[in-house]
Amino acid sequence: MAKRELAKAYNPQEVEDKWYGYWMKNGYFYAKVNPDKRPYTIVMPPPNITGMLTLGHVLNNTIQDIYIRWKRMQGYEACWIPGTDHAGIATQNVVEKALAKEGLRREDLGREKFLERVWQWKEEYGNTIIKQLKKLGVSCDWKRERFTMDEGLSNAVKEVFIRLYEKGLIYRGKYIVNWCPRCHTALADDEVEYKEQSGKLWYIKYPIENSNEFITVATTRPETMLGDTAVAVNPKDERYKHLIGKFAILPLVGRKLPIIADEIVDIEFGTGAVKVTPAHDPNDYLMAMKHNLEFVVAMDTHAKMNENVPEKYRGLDRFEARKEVVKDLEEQGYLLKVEDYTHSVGRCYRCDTIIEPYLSDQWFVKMKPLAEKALQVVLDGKIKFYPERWVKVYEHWMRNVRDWCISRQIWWGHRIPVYYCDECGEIMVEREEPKSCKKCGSTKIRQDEDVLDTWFSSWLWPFSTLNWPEDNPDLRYFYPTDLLVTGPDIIFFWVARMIMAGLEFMGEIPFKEVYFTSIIRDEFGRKMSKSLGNSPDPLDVIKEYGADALRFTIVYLAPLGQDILFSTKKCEIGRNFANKIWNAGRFLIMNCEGVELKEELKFEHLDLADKWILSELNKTIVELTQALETYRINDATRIIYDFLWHDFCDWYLEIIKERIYTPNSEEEKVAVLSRAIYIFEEALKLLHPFMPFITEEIWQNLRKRKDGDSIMIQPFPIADEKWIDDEISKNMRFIQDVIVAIRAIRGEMNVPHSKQCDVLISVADEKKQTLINDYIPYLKRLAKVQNVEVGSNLKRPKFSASAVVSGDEIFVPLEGLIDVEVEKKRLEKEIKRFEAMLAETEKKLNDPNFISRAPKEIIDRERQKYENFRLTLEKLRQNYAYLVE
RNA sequence: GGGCGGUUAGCUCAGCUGGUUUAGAGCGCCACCCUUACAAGGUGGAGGUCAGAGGUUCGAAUCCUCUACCGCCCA
Repeated sequence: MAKRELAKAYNPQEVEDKWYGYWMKNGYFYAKVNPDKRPYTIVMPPPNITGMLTLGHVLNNTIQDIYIRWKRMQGYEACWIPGTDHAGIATQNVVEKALAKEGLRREDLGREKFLERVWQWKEEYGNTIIKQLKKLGVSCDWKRERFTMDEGLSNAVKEVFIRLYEKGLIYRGKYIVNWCPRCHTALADDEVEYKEQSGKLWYIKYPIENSNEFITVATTRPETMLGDTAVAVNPKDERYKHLIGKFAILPLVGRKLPIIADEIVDIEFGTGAVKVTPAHDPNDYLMAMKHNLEFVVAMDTHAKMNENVPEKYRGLDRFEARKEVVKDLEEQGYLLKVEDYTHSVGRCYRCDTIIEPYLSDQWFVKMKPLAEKALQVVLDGKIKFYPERWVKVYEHWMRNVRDWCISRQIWWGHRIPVYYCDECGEIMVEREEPKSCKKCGSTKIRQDEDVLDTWFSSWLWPFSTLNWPEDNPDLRYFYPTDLLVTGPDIIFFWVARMIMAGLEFMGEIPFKEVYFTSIIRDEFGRKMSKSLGNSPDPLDVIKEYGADALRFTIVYLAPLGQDILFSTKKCEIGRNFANKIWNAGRFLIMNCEGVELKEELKFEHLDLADKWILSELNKTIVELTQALETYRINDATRIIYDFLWHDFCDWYLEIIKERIYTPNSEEEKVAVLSRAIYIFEEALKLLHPFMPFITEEIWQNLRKRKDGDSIMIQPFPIADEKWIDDEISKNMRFIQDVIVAIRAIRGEMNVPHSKQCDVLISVADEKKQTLINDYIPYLKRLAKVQNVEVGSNLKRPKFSASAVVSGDEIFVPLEGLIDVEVEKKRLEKEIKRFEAMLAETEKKLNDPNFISRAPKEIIDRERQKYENFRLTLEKLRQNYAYLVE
């Protein structure tokens, strides 16, 4: 057998691509309809084709991969459907920017040519993020990869539009929408981000018709006055009661404005009188509808003042117009005062431009009928949210849901399947483009220019990816999906709407559980952002630390529902852990050189450590599985981390070194190694969903594997509870405590590691004596002890340090090495500690309320504690007395 | 203004349904150690009145109320 050389430190670069290729080649990621297995499905939240991999994606996709790999190992038909989103506005922006470099605007190309350019761009760059994701090790079924603009998905979108239209749930109307003057399109309510901003509050005097009186209004947007069509006051406001029904004259314009009364007006705000601009403010719009006011659209689609305002302002941008208007008002004596004012301003979530509420023709989906059912399934627990508190947020939104504006005035997206007849004005909503008007037969037909909101395709994702609307076996088998992992920021954009769509079109929920991921911030708690330059590139992190290290670290840092404070340096947690298990593997492999490992393990002749590690392993399996089932993923990482590092490496491997280096027989050595490797393999399987690459690499090296075999298709360990044994744990604990006590003495007395020492252990209980006697080799190896004497009432040798472990005494003779002052201090500290604890328990036991009301076991436990502390203290004091002599 | 989180060691966080926890871990810090898996490591140590105040309880980091500060969402 050739000697296997293993690097001293784990080198992820060398192994990651190799195993990813191997898994792909063997088709382990693919899922198919399999009646013998239960399906487990996840649809990936499709990243934008313009996107680059961020830490948010890393977290999100790592979690999905953990669940998919775990379920796959548990024997489910695990199907993870990946894909990308065409991201209408974002993508169009990117391509327009590229065009601008050539000095072109999209209008120069025309719609068709422009779309060609977008597709070209998509072919070239659209898959960047998918390639990047593969570096993470995600086990998606790549044969099922979808794109929201694919033919199939486009058909789904069209079908849904038509069905909703026919059901009367889609309508067209002139409404105030959020308009982005830069993207030149309407946005949905939730695509607007509100940010606090310091601004001004201008107080403007409007003269009352046929009077010397003025009514003063306060506004944050003086330029919109050019579109005012009324002044409103609260009917209860005594100051203005006499003016209701009269008219004000709009300064600079001269328009007559009715003074109306409406409860919506806040008496406290400004002067209590407000200007009403129905075409440029959503509240004013509502008021205008109620009071039958005139609408004056004062701006064009670029937010420049239009022909409906006095000539001198026409063509000015809204902010330039503001300056001019304010200047003119001041000059003409209409400006009463200006105050500083902080208010929240809506901005485009794509380009951060300030939104202009704008009156225009748009398509809407009626949400109420869809929302009711979608709320119910969450309230009933048919869909579970983790963390649960998002249910409330969801409920609040669903109860106050407003109609969804789905039309966008851009080119890249699903074109609205609506056709207009120019002759007779007939509106046709059709699956195929009609050749002639259904009503009058005219061929003068044109399709609606607008495209649909990108979310109008994403909300179908859980079934459109399974080739809905075609009824097919995949859809029947894999739908509904099991888990959705996403950020809480798109709970309304996406999660809520998917639930509506699932119920509406499939008649069934789209997923059973939703995991809302943490938000990743930098180490100072700031959001990751491009402008701050504080978001590390995950690919750089992978290069530096390895994909496994990044995956492990990020979920280790991600408690359910808490933000993550991330910094690249924290990946040392994962890297060091990877290196640790790498070396554990290396240790076992090196010692297996020339050893024929046993395939069949006989669990016989087990010593304490063997039984203990089996007990811990099985506890770990139980706890890890529970943690994953309840989505406590960071708990899961801690559980496997602690088992591997502390139980397995720190204790178990150290203990079995004795039997490996100086075995009583070759047979013993083989048995010990076989067992250790078995346990290690089980632990690797538990770890595999979190760290797929390194676990595969080690697993493949631990013993000879069949061609094409892989850890990722091994059955996930199932706990065998018969191994979980409290008695064993207790005994092992005692041995560990003794070892730690000896080490502590050595440490504090600065006994070098190379120097052996002797130990006397004075134990009253005979069983415990036997226990120690049986495991003296543990002490020798782990505490660097030469001779051990065990007995009852052993005399304390001169010049020795001492410790008390659960009432039993340990003496370490240190002639010439002991520093009496140090030892005194050490014991003093111990004495103080135990005095405090003794006092605490004593107080409890002397409390008649405690004795009469606390459960019996608790009282017994307290009594035991008291005895233990008392005994320990007595011995500590004795030993201290020796030192003082 | 309404709703929801958070506050535990210098830093980042565990601590699930009150009593086996004598409040833990990792990083950082101090000391010793290149002990034939691992210095990306080992061993030991220092460091906390669990944000503050009240309450429930025999017993509170844990449950309730209020306050302060930090953060998120909605209006």
